[in-house]
Amino acid sequence: MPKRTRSNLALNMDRACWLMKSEPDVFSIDDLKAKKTSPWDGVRNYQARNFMKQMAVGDPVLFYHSNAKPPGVAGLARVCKLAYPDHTARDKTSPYHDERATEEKPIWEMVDVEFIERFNELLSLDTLRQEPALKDMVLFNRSRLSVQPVTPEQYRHIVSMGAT
DNA sequence: GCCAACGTTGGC
DNA sequence: GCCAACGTTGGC
Repeated sequence: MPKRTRSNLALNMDRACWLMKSEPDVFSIDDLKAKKTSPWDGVRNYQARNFMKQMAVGDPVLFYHSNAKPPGVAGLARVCKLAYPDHTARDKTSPYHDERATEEKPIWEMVDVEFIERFNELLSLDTLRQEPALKDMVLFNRSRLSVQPVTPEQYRHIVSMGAT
């Protein structure tokens, strides 16, 4: 186990990194900036949920705008609360309602994320595709997965591309 | 708005 | 447990 020093924390040397998708019409990086932190509710896919359950507080997150023109990474966030039950599953008025969810078995979980920064320019999917260093990103191979792991190398590469 | 990819459901 | 039908995601 590598030690978590101040310097390697800053570089995310030993942290799991993630990419999380949101439709900007529903919840954008600007919405997160305004709220500072937000629950990441509405994930209704088991694999995506399982990745959220693996997240630690402080893990870096690429905030991705899906179903956008163009789609791409819009900025950075970090996990600020461990996975806990997504109460919207039990809310009959919510678009994310799931009648199978109970208090004992909530089925769906979410983490909270905290705003870090908004890129001046969105890094479009097309731009990311042109980067040889990013060719193995899950984003390109498992295009429907809304919460996915990113390697620290991929994360740092994207941060450097988005640096202002 | 279309549709490919792919995850989920349910009959058998 | 298979797999056809169906629903959803998300790029285009």
